Amino acid sequence: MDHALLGKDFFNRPVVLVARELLGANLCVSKKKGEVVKMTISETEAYDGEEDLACHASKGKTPRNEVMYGEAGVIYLYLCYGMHWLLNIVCEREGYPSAVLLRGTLDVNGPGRLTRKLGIDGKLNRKRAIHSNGLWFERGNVLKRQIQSGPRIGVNFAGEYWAQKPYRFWFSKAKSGA
DNA sequence: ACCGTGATTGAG
DNA sequence: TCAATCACGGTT
Repeated sequence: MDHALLGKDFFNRPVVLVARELLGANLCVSKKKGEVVKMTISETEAYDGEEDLACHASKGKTPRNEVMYGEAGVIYLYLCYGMHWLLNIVCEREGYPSAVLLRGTLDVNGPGRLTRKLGIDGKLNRKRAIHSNGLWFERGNVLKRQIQSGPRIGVNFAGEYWAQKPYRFWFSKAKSGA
């Protein structure tokens, strides 16, 4: 039993809440020789159902986005612009398509760079985020940081309302003084 | 600012 | 069949 593991119960909640609460959690990846890399999540985005015009599910279920309709805590990986694997984690109840995009950690900025650095590609798509699959999430230390939110990146195609929704979350600087 | 790069998608 | 699109990143 791994008490620190973030499991289905954590992800089976409103996706915007999960996106915010993932800040400070650890993205854990098994490497060769049993080595484990743990990175503190610092930037996320929520994609919230078919009504969200920036969400891949905005036009209904397709072969690619079907995983978003499934069980919370499952990995959704897709190739963006022919080059970059983007890592998402499925949230909410089955049948409701949603996911959190991992955009950065304290060490790595950018969703494409993150997967590149960790050696993640489409092989983990549709797998559960658990230790035996080589990628999982653990509760992190509570950090003295402020969380900020704002519009998501690269979704201007979604129309003003959804493009402006403050569904992106990130750490600001550590609180100074006092 | 522009472009590489290729899966995905919806239209024809 | 096919062309537009695209949750990015690197370079000009």
